[in-house]
Amino acid sequence: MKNRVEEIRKRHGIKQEELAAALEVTRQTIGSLENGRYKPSITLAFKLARYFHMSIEDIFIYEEEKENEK
Amino acid sequence: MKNRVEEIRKRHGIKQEELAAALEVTRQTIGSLENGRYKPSITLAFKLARYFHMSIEDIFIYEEEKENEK
DNA sequence: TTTATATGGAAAGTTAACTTGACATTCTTA
DNA sequence: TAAGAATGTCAAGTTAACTTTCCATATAAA
Repeated sequence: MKNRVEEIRKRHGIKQEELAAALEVTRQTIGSLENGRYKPSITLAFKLARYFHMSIEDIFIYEEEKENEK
Repeated sequence: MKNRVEEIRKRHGIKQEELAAALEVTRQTIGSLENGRYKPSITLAFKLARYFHMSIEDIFIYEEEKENEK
């Protein structure tokens, strides 16, 4: 599961902290997402999609994952 | 978070067990999703979307949730 | 340089998505 | 009506998404 959050956020000219506040999550959650430390919950994916006016599929790229998906 | 999994699955004429096997989850996971006992992980949402050839947004309906979202 | 701002990331705790296993209920169909 | 098939649902356990707290690094500005 890759994502384009960092790229899209920067294109919108906002900080991790601002995005986090807008979505009601912590800055660490945004940072961890951008750096691929974990996948978003579906709720966070929907919040990001709504915030950026994009579809979940345009922000997150699902690739056949290996032995460690859920 | 509402979803149309049961309706879509029935339209495809398959059992919970068959859908579960195709997505590599348990029958209980599908049943619990259909009956609203919990939200899907983003991976399961992507698997369902891919399986049914639909977008996540067409299967799951995100509504401003209350005090218990994440 | 110093200072402030933005980001990276680790550790420990909580919670909910999922599994396994088991039994109950509903629906067919023989 | 009895039996099998599909579904409902619970309890207990695992795991990873997220929080909180904290410190480190990079950059820019003063």
